[in-house]
Amino acid sequence: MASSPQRIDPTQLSAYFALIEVSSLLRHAVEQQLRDAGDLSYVQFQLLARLGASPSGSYRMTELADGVVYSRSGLTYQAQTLEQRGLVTRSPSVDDDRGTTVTITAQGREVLEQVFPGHIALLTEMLFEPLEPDHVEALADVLGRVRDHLRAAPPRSAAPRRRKAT
Amino acid sequence: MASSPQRIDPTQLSAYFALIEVSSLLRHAVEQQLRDAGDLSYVQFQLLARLGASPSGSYRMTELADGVVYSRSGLTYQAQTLEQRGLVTRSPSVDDDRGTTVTITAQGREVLEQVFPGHIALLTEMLFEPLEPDHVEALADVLGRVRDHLRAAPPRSAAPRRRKAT
DNA sequence: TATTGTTATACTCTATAACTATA
DNA sequence: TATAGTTATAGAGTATAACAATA
Repeated sequence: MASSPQRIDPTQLSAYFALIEVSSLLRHAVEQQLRDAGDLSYVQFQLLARLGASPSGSYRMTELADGVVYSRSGLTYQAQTLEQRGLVTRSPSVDDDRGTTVTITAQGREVLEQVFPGHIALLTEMLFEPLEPDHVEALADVLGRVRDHLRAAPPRSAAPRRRKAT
Repeated sequence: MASSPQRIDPTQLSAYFALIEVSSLLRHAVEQQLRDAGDLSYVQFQLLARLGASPSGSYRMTELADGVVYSRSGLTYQAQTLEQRGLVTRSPSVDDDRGTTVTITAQGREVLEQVFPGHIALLTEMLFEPLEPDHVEALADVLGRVRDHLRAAPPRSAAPRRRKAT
């Protein structure tokens, strides 16, 4: 594959390094905040937040997994955990008896609200404080491009979950 | 704690979301590539890469941990793993008998070289392909600011567990 | 047959606390 | 006393494969 040695220039390198360092530090701090404020892992928070943002408060397992890049069993594990804590319910889907519909509970929304302010505060403090409005805009623009690119063209390494080899 | 409800605007929100999504996808893909190409976790790669970039090929445990945000025991664990694979050696530090000096081996450098091309290729493909030079520059600039900010002012949540003010 | 989701299981990684030994 | 690092250990998370039920 890598027969022609590709190269990246110094600017690219520093962009990459900064991206890694910033996202790592941010992620770490956010995980701690979520843990402290609501005993949630980052993934659990993402799942809850998605459900909370849904008009119906529900998603099917598969939909819920989308974008959170998961093995199905991993999602089942988290859904179980959240259900045991009473933050979501799971019930058979109406339209497809194979499916499971996950719904956020009132208690789930409570936890979400309990966690949000600190989350926002942390982002403000860590990510946005040193940035001017046009920096933020540039960041959203550039990373938005990358995100769209990644969504459109998943790299070869990201297997599309379907596997029928022997 | 958060008595005054902070808010973030839509641009900030989309910057944050894009950052999370991009870094997650990138990280995931990179981890897979490193695993496939050299049976390395991302953390192990970072440690090796650091050692490889050091003039002496060595660091003390504590120095090595810096920035990779670790518990000391976690670093010990990884260092052990790498040592067992013959990618690094550990020996008592010369200047301080309490210390341990970690040094990358020839075999460690081999693995690094074995992994680099694919790593670069993946970055090029996933991160840089959709970006113009000034996008990259903007990214490096903005994230560089954030990184400097984070380095300068660790958030309250980041307990200064192992370092005191230097 | 393909798809949805669960279960069983094994493994990696991380964190806390207790411990050893040097400074 | 404080610091460097290791060890013991426990827990969370993830992935793979086998499986059951439904489409």
